[in-house]
Amino acid sequence: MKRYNPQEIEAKWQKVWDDTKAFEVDEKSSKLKSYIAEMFPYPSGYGLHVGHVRNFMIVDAIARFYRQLGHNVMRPFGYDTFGLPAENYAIKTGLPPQETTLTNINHFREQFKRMGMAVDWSREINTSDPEYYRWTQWIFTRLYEKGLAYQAENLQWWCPHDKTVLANEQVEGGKCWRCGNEVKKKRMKQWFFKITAYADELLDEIDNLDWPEKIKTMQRNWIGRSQGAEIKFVVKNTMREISVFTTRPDTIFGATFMVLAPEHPLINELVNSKTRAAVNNYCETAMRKTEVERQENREKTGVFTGSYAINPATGEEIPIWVADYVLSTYGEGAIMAVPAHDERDYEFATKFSLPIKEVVKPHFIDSVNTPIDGKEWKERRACIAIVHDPKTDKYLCVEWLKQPWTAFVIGGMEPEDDGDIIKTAEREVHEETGYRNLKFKQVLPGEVVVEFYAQHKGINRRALYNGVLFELVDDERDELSADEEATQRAVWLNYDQIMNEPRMTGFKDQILYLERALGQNLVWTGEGDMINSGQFDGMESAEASEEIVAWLEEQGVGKSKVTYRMRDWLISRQRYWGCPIPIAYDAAGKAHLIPNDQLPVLLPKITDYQPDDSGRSALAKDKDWLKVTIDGEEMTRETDTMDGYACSSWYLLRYADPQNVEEAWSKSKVDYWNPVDFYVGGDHAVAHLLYVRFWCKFFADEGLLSFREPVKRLLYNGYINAPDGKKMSKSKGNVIDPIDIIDQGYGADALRTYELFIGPYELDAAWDPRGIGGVYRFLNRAWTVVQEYLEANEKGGDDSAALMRAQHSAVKRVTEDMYRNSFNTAVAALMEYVNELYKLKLDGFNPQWQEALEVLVKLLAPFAPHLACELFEQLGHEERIEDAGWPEWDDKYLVADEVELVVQVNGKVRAKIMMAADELENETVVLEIAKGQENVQAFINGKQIIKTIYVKKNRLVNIVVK
RNA sequence: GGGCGAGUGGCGGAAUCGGUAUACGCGACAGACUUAAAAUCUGUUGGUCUAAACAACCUUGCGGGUUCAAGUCCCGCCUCGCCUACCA
Repeated sequence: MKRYNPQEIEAKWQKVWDDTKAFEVDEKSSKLKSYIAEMFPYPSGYGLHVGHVRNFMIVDAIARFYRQLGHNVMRPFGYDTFGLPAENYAIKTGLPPQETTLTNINHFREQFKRMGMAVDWSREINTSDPEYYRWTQWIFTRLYEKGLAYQAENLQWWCPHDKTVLANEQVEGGKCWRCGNEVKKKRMKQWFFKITAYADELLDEIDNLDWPEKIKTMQRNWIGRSQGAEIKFVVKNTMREISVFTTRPDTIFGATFMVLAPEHPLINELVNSKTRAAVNNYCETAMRKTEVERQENREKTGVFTGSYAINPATGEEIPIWVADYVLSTYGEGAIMAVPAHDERDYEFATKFSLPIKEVVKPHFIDSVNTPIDGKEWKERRACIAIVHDPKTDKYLCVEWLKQPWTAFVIGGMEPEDDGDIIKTAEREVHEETGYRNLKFKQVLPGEVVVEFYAQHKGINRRALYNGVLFELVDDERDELSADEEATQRAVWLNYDQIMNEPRMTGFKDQILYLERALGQNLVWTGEGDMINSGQFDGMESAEASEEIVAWLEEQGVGKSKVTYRMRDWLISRQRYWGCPIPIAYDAAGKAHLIPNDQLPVLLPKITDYQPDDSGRSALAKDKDWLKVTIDGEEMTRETDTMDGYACSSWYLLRYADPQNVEEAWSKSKVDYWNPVDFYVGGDHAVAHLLYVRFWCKFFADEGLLSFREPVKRLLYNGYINAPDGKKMSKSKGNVIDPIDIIDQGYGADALRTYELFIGPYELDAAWDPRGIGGVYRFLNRAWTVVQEYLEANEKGGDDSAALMRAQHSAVKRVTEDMYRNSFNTAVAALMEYVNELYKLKLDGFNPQWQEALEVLVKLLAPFAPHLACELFEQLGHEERIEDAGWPEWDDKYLVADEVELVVQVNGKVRAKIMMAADELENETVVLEIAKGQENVQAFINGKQIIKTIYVKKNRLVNIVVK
């Protein structure tokens, strides 16, 4: 028998695919189109490792599956080649990145082909190819003409190691995403793309994306829209105004000081001779700090400027401070500080003894806590209050109903008492014993007096309501006596006992109120009723928010405003190896676009790639290149290059029309192929995936596209880590090379199948060097079962229902799993199918086995395409398996003659009975048989059968007895 | 601090609608073949109890709840992971 030899058959079929251009497609097809792509890789000099390649495997399995289903599948590939590693390599070796990049691409392509990828190689893209980047530059000019590419001087993230600025998205925890060194702020004139112009659409459209929730949340957080107000504060004795942004305009009456970020431009004008030195000193120190240093020390610091502002709501003078807890980059770089309702302001106010003024009083929460008595009580909104006895400094827990103002004593417990606080309440309420008789009378708005009913009369206690302690009315006794019905289980607890009582853990909000009332925690950041706020007193804070903004607007000192956390996209890079920005400056320093007929602006070949601190890229050293003539005027070129993310923001469109020299893409081709049906990757959750969406919307506005979202479905795959669970990396030396695995004899098919079998695609997994052996064994068994069939020379026996069932069940399972991207269970189903074929024992040549094996091979093709092609050919087909279709199943073959009935008594399995399938139809008979079982009898004998449940579809009987 | 996930055998994991928990694979153990090893094939493999089997009981992070029935639904908690972080 011929042995399974992956090396041999893989080389054979890879050559066939290459020679016949097996996966090249065009848009002249009546089939349904599917466009399936991975996030294209950066072709590093190290090549691929098994961690990288998983998303290629996923894409390939999906692409081959849809191809077999009869779709017109485009599965392109490309390389994201601009970027630092190639340039750093050039600095080190002097080899031009243009050359090393091509070497790397060739290496990648080689590796890629050895994995048997079903790629349309006519669509290969390389972003550093001038034929590609001329269009990146052309897009820049379109953005520039629409005012969406602009220059601004600002403080920017600067990586002192890589000598370039970075976008916010590229600063990770205060460090450069490439080299890991701490970044600094540097004031520079830089190019931006105005992504914020699309902030609302980018945010709102997230809801409609068929993307993983995780990514959608990250994008929402990144965009970070806050609805609030911009309010102007006049600086006392000047005409100056300071604008602040706040999401809580309702708290303006509580604004007792202002704080400016150290970078705030007005600071110089606010200081006086006494404060100038200290303020300057503080600002300089703050601005020298790196992001990491600022994060490390959260202790509030700050200095008083010497100036005062007028609170537009109260007319009061409030001091203006400078502190680094206010960020220059968010909102207006200045805040109105409301220490009573903002924890940071509170901290600051406490530290510097600034006034704290409460303006929002929390009202009773109506969140439902623990249900007291099942459903009935769930409907009623209740919560826990804690009654404080000032004389003994102890507390009583009270269950509190919102309407009417009654409450139940539910608590109070001895520390030793293991009766549950909730249980107690349940029992008492349930039994209607009548001591739910704490009664609360509302005497003033928001205030309540608590009266005890008969049993409780005469107790002087105070109740906590609306976060305030109230006296109970009577004052006769200090202690509750044990024989008093209502309180026989109630014991006064002191504060610490309550806080440490594990059964109080559900009452977080109540504890918060308690803390507040006791002065332990004075900051209330939630909603509530307005106090100390003039005409707004008594209003709900949410309502007051709108009213106050309207009121401020009338006086021209405020307006409602939306602020985003997302900033514009900084795209200048002071590096050589990137797409040149198509701009030149005239003698006056004014920027001009390089005209379209002078594109592309080619990257010149240079010899000294070393960047420096000048803030200009190494391109500045090429004096000839710098000179350019536009409309007869001599100008100097921009030396910055574009962020690599610019190049990758439109490649998904270029794949549809990669050879076009007339335009970036032809609209008709893109309209045919795009948007992408499946986009697969495990990185770039915000940056790339946000930029792609941004540009798509811009192109749509320009009439270049007829859709506004570029990616229909995103699969975000997990990583494959090293066997020790750590990320694979060259520096850690734990890299596993896929080509090594292939060459060890396992072959590409085993590698592919294993990477999909290892676990759900969206979760991380650790590479198990033994795991691939199991998959290889499985493929080997598939091979063997076909060989045995081919070598059988006798005519076989009758049709076997078991074989039909195995076949149709495998088709159903694999197909359904493929549709829901559950690749690991699809492989498991295939393994079971092969195991069954083994067990069924081939009895010779017959058409049924032929079909069963052809089905196996077709199902196998997305995972192990070489093996599938080879076996398909061996089974006598000249037709290529990609075009041989996807098998279908018929449910009628899935029904077995004999089925297993499960009999439960009180939900526990007591017997399993084999019975004829048609017997299931008659419920009476089924129940009869079920009850007749010996082991079932043992559990129902002498007991009363309350009811029986028969679930036919699950072949299950449950007998309930008492 | 905030947000989002996850928690099931020795391990990776399965259970799609609430209906037989532990599919499939790895590992381990036993056997066949072999001079031997590898490869291959055939069994066994959650725990307690047991010499073994049957039966019983326990078991999906913990505590409650709903249900005839809960890994799955509800409430509360714990742990781990990822993201984010002085965003006003």
